[in-house]
Amino acid sequence: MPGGRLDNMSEITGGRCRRRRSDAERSAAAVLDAAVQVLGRHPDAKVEQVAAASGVTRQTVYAHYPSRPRLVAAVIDRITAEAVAALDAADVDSGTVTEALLRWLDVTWRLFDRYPLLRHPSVAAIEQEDSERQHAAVNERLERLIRRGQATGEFDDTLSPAWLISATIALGHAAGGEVAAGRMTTAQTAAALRHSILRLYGAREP
Amino acid sequence: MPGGRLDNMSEITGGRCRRRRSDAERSAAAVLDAAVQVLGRHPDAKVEQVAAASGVTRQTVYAHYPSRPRLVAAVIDRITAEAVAALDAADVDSGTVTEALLRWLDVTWRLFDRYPLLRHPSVAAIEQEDSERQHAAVNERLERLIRRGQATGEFDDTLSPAWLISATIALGHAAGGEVAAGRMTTAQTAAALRHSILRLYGAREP
DNA sequence: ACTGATCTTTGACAGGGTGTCTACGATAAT
DNA sequence: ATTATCGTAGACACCCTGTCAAAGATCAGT
Repeated sequence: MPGGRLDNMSEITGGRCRRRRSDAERSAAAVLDAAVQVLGRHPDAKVEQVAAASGVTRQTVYAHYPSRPRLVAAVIDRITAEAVAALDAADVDSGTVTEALLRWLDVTWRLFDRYPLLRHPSVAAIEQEDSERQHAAVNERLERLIRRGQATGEFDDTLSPAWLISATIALGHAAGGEVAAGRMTTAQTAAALRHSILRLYGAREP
Repeated sequence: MPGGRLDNMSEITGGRCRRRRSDAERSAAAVLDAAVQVLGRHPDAKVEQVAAASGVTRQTVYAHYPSRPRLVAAVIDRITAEAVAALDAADVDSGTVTEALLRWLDVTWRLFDRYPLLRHPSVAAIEQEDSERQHAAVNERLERLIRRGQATGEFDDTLSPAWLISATIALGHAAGGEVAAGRMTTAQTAAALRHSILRLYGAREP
């Protein structure tokens, strides 16, 4: 009986409940993996296609993820985790603030490129409202960066960090749109984005 | 027989065809008026609700606008016309470039406020791709502004006008999102937006 | 290995929205 | 007054989402 599984999870995993079956975990993982690929690249894909890609039935998908939006949320969470790992690997918290900012941009820009889902309207919407998510981990690093730069004096501190974060993401969306529409090359756009954001932050150096 | 109407339009309007009936025109206008109000404020409204608001049946709506997306497009076109009129009234082509830019921002910001549809994901998407529309009339005025400013030297000319337009719209969306999410007041956001865009354009004056 | 609970599959179903089609009555054009 | 056009009403197919129940397959515990 699909759906009743999550109830057990809320328990302390102890007590009289049998532990979760191994194939269930495998299925859930397979679904998520497939969803990352399918939905990540084709944000309008239907649940059926995700199921097919993961070698499972549609109902099984619903067994592990109660609704399509929550499946998308799970995908976003996973991509976010990937982003956090990449950001930590890129060492965004050290070096010149400007350099660190450019590294941050590089990492996130790559992800935007790999997962069109991130540029998708429906997700872009929940990204703004639902910013109290684990997703915030990526923004958090940017916020630290901005605060550090404003404290140092490398960045102007007239504009609030919160707004600068929103603005940064918005510019990223715009840049992705230009590339997707074929109006600019990836290189041009990346350069324009870097330049724009440095200006926006009031970075000291032409 | 609804639906066959548009076929006649493609004719040369001459020949043996009777001219369009007056109530048809009134219906189409009523539907569009209602759609501007309903869809403009509640972008997720269904065709049924638009029909109800215009005092017509759902099928009649489809008689004049073959699909929901094309109805939305018609709404956007009308709002755009409104915007163009407002921009012309605001005299965006004269005075200091910076002042003119601020007037442009003021006008468009007001429209963003009045019609949440403009901030809606689905529309924001087609706004980027389908920029070869009459919609371009608004951007055109901004482009003239930017070119003039860059020629004068009031604006930096490193970034291309096309990119600056996209960036401007993106920042507008971000600003609207902040207000909608209740994280900033309208006044704060408007100020931040003005400041951000002046910086982005490389305007000479703090 | 055996038992029993859990998981997957299969099939069917309801709900909501879009878009189409038909027949019929109402209305405007000539 | 005639006739083509238009609106209405009802029904319908389609697609996608989400749910439910029955039956079989699989894993966990003893």
